[in-house]
Amino acid sequence: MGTITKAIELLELFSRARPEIGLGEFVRLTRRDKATLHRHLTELAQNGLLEQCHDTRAYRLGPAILRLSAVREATHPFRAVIRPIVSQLAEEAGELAHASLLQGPMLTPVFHADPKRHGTQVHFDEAEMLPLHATSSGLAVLAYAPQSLLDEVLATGLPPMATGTITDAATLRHLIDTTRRTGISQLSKAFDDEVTSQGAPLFGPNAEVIGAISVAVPTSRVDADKLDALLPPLRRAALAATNSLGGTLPHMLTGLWADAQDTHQPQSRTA
Amino acid sequence: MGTITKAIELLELFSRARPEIGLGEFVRLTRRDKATLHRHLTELAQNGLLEQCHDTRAYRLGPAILRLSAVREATHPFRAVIRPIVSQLAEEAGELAHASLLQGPMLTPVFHADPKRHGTQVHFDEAEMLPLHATSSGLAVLAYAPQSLLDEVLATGLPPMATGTITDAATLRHLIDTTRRTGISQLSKAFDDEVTSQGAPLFGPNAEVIGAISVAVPTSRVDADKLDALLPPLRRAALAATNSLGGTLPHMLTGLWADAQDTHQPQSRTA
DNA sequence: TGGACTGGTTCATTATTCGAACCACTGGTA
DNA sequence: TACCAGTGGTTCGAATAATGAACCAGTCCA
Repeated sequence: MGTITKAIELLELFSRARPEIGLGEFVRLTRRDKATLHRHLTELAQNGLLEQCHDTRAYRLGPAILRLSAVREATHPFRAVIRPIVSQLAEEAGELAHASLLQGPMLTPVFHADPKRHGTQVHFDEAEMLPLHATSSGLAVLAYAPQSLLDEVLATGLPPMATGTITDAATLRHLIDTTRRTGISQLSKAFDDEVTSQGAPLFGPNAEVIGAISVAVPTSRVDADKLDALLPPLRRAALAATNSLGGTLPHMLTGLWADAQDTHQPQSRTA
Repeated sequence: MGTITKAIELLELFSRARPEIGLGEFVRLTRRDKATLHRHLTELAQNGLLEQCHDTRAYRLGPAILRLSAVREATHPFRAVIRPIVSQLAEEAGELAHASLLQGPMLTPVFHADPKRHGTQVHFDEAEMLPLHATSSGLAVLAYAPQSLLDEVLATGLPPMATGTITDAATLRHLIDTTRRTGISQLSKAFDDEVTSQGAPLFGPNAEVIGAISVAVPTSRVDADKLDALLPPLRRAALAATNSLGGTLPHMLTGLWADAQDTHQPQSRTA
């Protein structure tokens, strides 16, 4: 493993639950040598990717990250494009909706919207990566990704996250086939026992899958009619997002999603 | 220079004007070896800090950056805190206002607001770093930073950016002294020939300077009265930001800025 | 066919990273 | 007072990973 990867892994240790990490905690988390870690941490801090609290000496993510994300959004405004689409989807569905981007064998959440129309809500943490095998977004991505991605996911194992998590390859393949038939994935109790979700893939300029958009419903509030009702808005949102991002649908989907093209064109389509 | 720094420098090459960079262009920009660069780039891409356009093979900033900035904002919400304060300042001043964070010997812009009340506007690019010696924000920071920061800036030289840029150490020291007397810095034609700006420092929990907030006015529209009128809103905004961030003013400023404490308390003060 | 561009790869050399052991400081406690 | 258990940080010989000249392969154009 290269030094760069090691350094980036240090950054990935931060999360909402772990916003500051001291040298000792890094040692425990990574089982690497303290001296090496210290050198890496100071180098990251010198470059602004980390900053050090002067009294506790603990490290946290630094200001450089803000600027980099500003550059990325200024030049490739995924977040700005996806925001109105996800918001409208959440509004139409009356449930939490979110979009995420494929990053290696995981998904990076980018934006979520929650209409908060019900007492119970699905909790969504935009600061945590999502596994491909345990989320409807991930399933949607796997259904349209190269075979190599599925191989990679299977190679790293299918860790259980909730009572309904897919943990064997055969079931996962079967669900992927099902997803391909409709263009929409569905999972229940796979990531969280209280959540059922449906996902649709997003595509880039060469019809390659780049991420997914999905709706998450508390299991207690789910029935077949409700899930069916979510399909058209979800398809429309996914198509609008793909279009707005300059992407194109793969051939296998253009027919399946034909209904999303014309009727009830959402405002965000032209954004 | 360590490998980590080299890799991060590659990320810093991206800007609004240069959103995608190919291998050859990296070679030209950095004068490093192509093989080394290629290894660094692929390693960054594997970890999601970069992503590669599949047809042009050029690299751009990757989705991991979005997640990292989400974590940082979720746990240390500088941007969310500063946004209403800067917006209100811009509104009160009728001119462009912005906030930035100290990062090594430069400033990282974090947020800017432009009321667009006039035909002429100051252009502000949130995706470009700001030099300390050529901006009022930088001057405000230098006035309250440890001596070592000024030494570092002087050591790296004072490159001219516009006709009025401070290029000699004596003048810079003099301006820093002036800034310390009022708590507000002022510069004209230092970064851009068309811009005059005033800046105020922001402080962290131990009264250490962490960044600055400032107002930029087109030189054509500047006069002494206007500049004087901007002082109270600027002081109030800087104080409100420092407070909201959990920071404290250094002793030398508590007296100078006493007027900002009470009168005409801005709404964002309590945000 | 050759030249001038891309991006990407190889492998012997060399410089950088590594890590056990070390220091310095703080707070708690016999 | 001495000791221990924690912090964070530093040193230097040994081991490893980074380096870069030369190379390959593809594309475009004359």
